[in-house]
Amino acid sequence: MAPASPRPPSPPPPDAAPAPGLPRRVTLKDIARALKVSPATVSNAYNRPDQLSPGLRALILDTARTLGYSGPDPLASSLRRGRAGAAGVVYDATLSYAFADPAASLFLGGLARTLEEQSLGLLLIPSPHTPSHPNPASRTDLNSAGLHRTVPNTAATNATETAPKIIPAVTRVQSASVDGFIVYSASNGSDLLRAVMGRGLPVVLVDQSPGSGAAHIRTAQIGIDDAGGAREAARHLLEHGHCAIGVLSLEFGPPDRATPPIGQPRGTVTAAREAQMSYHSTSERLRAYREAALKVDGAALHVMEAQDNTPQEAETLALELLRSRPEITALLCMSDVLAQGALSAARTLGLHVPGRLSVVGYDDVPSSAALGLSSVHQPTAQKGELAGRALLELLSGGAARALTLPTRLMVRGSSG
Amino acid sequence: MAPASPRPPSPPPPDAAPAPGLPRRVTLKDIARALKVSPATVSNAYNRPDQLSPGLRALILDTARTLGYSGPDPLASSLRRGRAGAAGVVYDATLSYAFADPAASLFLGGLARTLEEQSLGLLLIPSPHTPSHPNPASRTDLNSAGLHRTVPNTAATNATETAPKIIPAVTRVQSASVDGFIVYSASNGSDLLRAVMGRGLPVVLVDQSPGSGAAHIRTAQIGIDDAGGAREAARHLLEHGHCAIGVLSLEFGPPDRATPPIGQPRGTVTAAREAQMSYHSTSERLRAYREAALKVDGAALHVMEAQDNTPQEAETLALELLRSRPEITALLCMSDVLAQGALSAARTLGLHVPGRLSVVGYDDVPSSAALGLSSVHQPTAQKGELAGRALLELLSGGAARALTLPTRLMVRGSSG
DNA sequence: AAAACGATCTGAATCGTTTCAGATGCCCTG
DNA sequence: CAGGGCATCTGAAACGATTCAGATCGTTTT
Repeated sequence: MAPASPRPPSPPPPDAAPAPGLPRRVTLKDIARALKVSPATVSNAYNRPDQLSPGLRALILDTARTLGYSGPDPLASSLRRGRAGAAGVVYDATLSYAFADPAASLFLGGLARTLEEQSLGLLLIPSPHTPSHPNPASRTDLNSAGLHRTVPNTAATNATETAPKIIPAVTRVQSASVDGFIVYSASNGSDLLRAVMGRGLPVVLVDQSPGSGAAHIRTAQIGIDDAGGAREAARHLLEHGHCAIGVLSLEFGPPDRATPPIGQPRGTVTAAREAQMSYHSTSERLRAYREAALKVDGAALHVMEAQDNTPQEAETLALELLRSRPEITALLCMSDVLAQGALSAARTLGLHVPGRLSVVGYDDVPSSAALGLSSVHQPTAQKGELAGRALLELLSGGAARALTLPTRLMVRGSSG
Repeated sequence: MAPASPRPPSPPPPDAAPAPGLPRRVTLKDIARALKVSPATVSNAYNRPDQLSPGLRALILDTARTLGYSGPDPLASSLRRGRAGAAGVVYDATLSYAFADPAASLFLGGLARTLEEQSLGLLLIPSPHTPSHPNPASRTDLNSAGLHRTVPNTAATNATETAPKIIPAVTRVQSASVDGFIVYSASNGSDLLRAVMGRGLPVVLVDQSPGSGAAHIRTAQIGIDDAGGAREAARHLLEHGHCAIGVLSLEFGPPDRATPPIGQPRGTVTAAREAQMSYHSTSERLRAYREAALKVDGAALHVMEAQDNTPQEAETLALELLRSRPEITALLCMSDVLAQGALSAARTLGLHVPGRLSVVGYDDVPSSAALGLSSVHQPTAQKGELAGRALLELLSGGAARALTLPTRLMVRGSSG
């Protein structure tokens, strides 16, 4: 046995009660002391079973249980090891929508499955659509070089202030204990993206414009052939003779508080608004829709921008669009969620699908097959897996790289 | 200005290069040294702007940026503060399904929204359905008192071993840097649940049997009126004259590797299997279905257990069931996801809904309204919010408590 | 029997912050 | 002008673990 011959401890060790009041947390050191053993040994009992005798190890583990010690504190361990054991997942969207979108769920599923292999956790950092610029609750220090760090205005810095306690996503990015980030479709040049880059950790950019990375950051990119799929969808409709086509677009960029089109119906797209386009996928898809339409004489696109990726929003917009432009015979939707809303609108208006109205979605989420919705398929779950894999590679010193996954149109009953 | 009169540093400070090779990480101490200021002051610059002069603060922040310091390390900060800044969310299900289920997504959305208020992150800890008992990849030390800690078998402990690198959920629970846990429907008495309790952190149990908490743990419970909703659904069908009713049940418990019913069609429920019932919601709902049926003369229930909560699984089971028991005129499904599969099966068999077959789901996820699916509504998102709220309360010293949310049947076109 | 060895165990440094109880000046009151 | 009060800043002790270079001591090897 060990030199000092550690004996089993008395079960509930009073142990020279230091402070009678507080039941101080049990630490590794405590159980080392109880056993008159070095902390190193206790640590080894947990992390390197081969470094000590089985007997002593059993004794240590037993004692730990007796004293109510549930193993090394993950935080301390992470700090010492220099490894947080988690990846931050950043959404540039309200979480309600993030979770409500089946495509996002699929992506996350794939991602989690991969990261899990290396015992990496997923730390979700969704972003409620906080305005990019003004923020009453905290101040973003934008000195010369750009965004630095958001610091809560604790006290006297700003006199008149009783702001709501909304903690901006930027702050959460800055204070996330993670080894790297996965950014899922952030608007280009957003503060959020800057904050992520600012952390200096490896980053995987998903569905983002190529070249959004910063120079000194280890970055990988995963995307899909947005334009290809969109083109296929548009051509499909055009080839079937549709000339007046409505487009239900995803958001162009962060909400425009400066010049909201007043008097106009919701979702109307103005040139000013279009100039704010900052989501890569949206931009690509819209461009492809238009290019396809341009090749057909007399074809016209009528674009509306959905603020939210929800069926409700889509239904509202579709109703508006179909009523004001009765000549429209087909709808191109940038997501299946939107397409679903479009189908509801058709039902409401009594328009037969696909007889009177064709509808094509995007993403091809599983439920779309059941609904008979034509849609552009993208390998969403696989995208998640690859994003995870990419992060793992970056973390283990791998080189940056970019991947583009294929898309293809699935023609079903909702179009013709 | 400060006594030592700190001056702006030379931008890229060579600073007595200690080791030429490694670009050591910049720490708070570094920037303190560069400015000849106490580390405390630098820390204050970030955390307590009111504790130093605006001038010095600006100088510090500037220097930090120049040196490439992106703010205090969250890990170290968490350790020192004794607050991890995240809540662990434990699923007792494969993540693919977890994310694929819209109900789970809704729940998570609500949860995240609430936790976000206090700047708490969500650390996802899904559990691939690892067998509860044998696990080749690691060893669970089950000495006298029950589960202790899973320790990787690093070396010589066990000779013949080249196990796949699957890290069990139990380990991930034990090494998660969190302030508390939310357990979303874990099977009663599972290792996972034990591991969570073992951490000694506050826990919110969702959809779990009352009394699953441990004595010394701060625990809250959130659930729904599972039985009430199920009863309503069953009665609804019975009142419409349905006598032979099929039931598509969620899983009873962890997969049974010991005595899988051989030769029987998949999903068949044996007494042995039924004895393994360990999911609270499933148990309650099934019980309520049966009690309702018992009150009607001649009513018969035909139960099948879905291994996975997926439309595919449900479709398979429903086809099997409807073919072997043509007398069945209605299906009670324990989730909308299952109900959706049932609808597909009906379509495949050419059975008109609701003319020839009635279908009732459970959960009432948003898309069910669109599908015209009758379903038992539960306030899923709210459940998430309340779970979050409960955890926040526990964290701030609040008392344990239990909440049960109401359910109610939404009758739509799929039943009659 | 000396030397080399392997198995066990230990001491002390370190990870990067935060915090608390002061020091230090400075201005203002009485 | 002494003393109180305020605004700033600092030193040093935690926080809870991991790790690495030994120390120690029976066992083999030569």
